[in-house]
Amino acid sequence: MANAFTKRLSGYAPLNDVDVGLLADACRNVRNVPAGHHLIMEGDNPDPVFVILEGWACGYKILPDGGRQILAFMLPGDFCDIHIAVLRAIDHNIVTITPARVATLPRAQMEALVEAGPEITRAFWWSQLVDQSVLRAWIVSMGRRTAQERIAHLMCELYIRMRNIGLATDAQCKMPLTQLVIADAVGLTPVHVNRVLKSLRLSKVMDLSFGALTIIDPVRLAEIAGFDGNYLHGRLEQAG
Amino acid sequence: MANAFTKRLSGYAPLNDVDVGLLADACRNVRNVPAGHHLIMEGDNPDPVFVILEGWACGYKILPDGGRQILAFMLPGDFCDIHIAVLRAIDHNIVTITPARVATLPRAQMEALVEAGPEITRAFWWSQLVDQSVLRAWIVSMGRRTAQERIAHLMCELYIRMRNIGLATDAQCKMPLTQLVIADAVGLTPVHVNRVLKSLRLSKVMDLSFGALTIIDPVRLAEIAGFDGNYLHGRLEQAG
DNA sequence: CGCACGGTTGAAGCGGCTCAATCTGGGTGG
DNA sequence: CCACCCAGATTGAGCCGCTTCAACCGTGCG
Repeated sequence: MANAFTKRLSGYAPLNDVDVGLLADACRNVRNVPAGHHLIMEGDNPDPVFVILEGWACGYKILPDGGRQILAFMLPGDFCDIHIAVLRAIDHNIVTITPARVATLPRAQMEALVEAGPEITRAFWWSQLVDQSVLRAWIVSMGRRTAQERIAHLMCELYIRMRNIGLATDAQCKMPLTQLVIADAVGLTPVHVNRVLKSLRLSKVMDLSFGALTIIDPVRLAEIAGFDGNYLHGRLEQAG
Repeated sequence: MANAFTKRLSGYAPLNDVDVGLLADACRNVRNVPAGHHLIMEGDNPDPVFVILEGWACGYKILPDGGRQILAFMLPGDFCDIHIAVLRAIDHNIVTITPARVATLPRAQMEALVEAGPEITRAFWWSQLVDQSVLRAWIVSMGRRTAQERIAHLMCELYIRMRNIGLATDAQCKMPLTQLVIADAVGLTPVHVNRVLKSLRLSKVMDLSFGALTIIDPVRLAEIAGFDGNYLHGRLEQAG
């Protein structure tokens, strides 16, 4: 009965079996989509809310000059866009990064869930707030951290999030991001991302290659990143 | 009965007189605080939620190296920290920028409000989502915009927000920010903020001085900033 | 085979930073 | 009333991190 979605939400509020059942049932409507498939485009008429069950996605915005800024990565269990269930406007795009299984919950069903139980509402609310903490952490990174620190911080965030949903081993996890995608996320050039990744590899801190992240020296990585995982409810040293 | 708080929330959901009464009543407990007063410090034991009734505040985070990154500006009617009403942890500081009148709502009262009416809950939720849109816009700025574009965008945002709460005239509003504060918000050096402000002044786009913003050429300003006010529910051209 | 995409590397340029000095206005003590 | 001080604004000179431009490589795939 449990899927990535109910698992993640269970971490946010004490859901009983009925709640979990309702949530799992809401995810009944599943679609398989390939990598690079747009779930939401700016200007679309928003209706259903998407939940990632398997795979990765990201939200991004295109600037007038053609540049792209990634705003968030969505991992299994994540809502793509609760906000459009309330706000009507869509102000950014969402695209899959890998092939993915996504559940579509019609707006009506979302409202039914909210009515159904206070714990579910609380879990939604909480999930939203964690997302917001992530956004804040990104702002700190982009505003005040060097290229190396930014990338290290992003890797810490993603590793911990993967670990929190049981998709990371001791010091490794999948990380299906091209250097271009990373560049668009941290506000750098792909070229420079390449150089930074190389330097982190050579200094035996971490290694990102072949679609996987290996953390070689977690302590040093966290130091470089200035990473404090409290906002994600997880620390780097507690790995495993 | 209406104050900045109820006014802002009324824009987000159709509140009836009872709702407005409840909200106004919740703001009964008011404190006057001087500029530079910390409402919340990292590590505090969170209890009450703060609402700004008059004046400006900002949330920020201090980095290991002593640098400061401002995460949000709070204007009259804004919640400082709904998130801590749900999450227990405090991961950043909140300080007043000007002398301010702030209402303190004990956590219990917040919960009572949420129970009291679906429209109030909806307004809170909505308010939260608008805040989130602002965070996303900041990320775009810090990641992909030049110094001039960033500052122009911040000024657009703050002007529209001021206008939305009736605190801006045709092309002017109070803007009680030192260049240091702006620098900490947009991720630049105070020195460089100074140069950019000068260039914007000389090119007759906008003028920020003596604690006030004057928009001289709104169209050009919006162009430079790449500003699309939809996320704030207001455009620059509709001023007045 | 050839193409496309992602990764890698080098060289040169520039936007924003650092360091440092000067200026201004408002507040304060004598 | 004046001397002083201090925070914020302003300006200049030199430097550096990151960008830009441009190549080249490896690999998967039609």
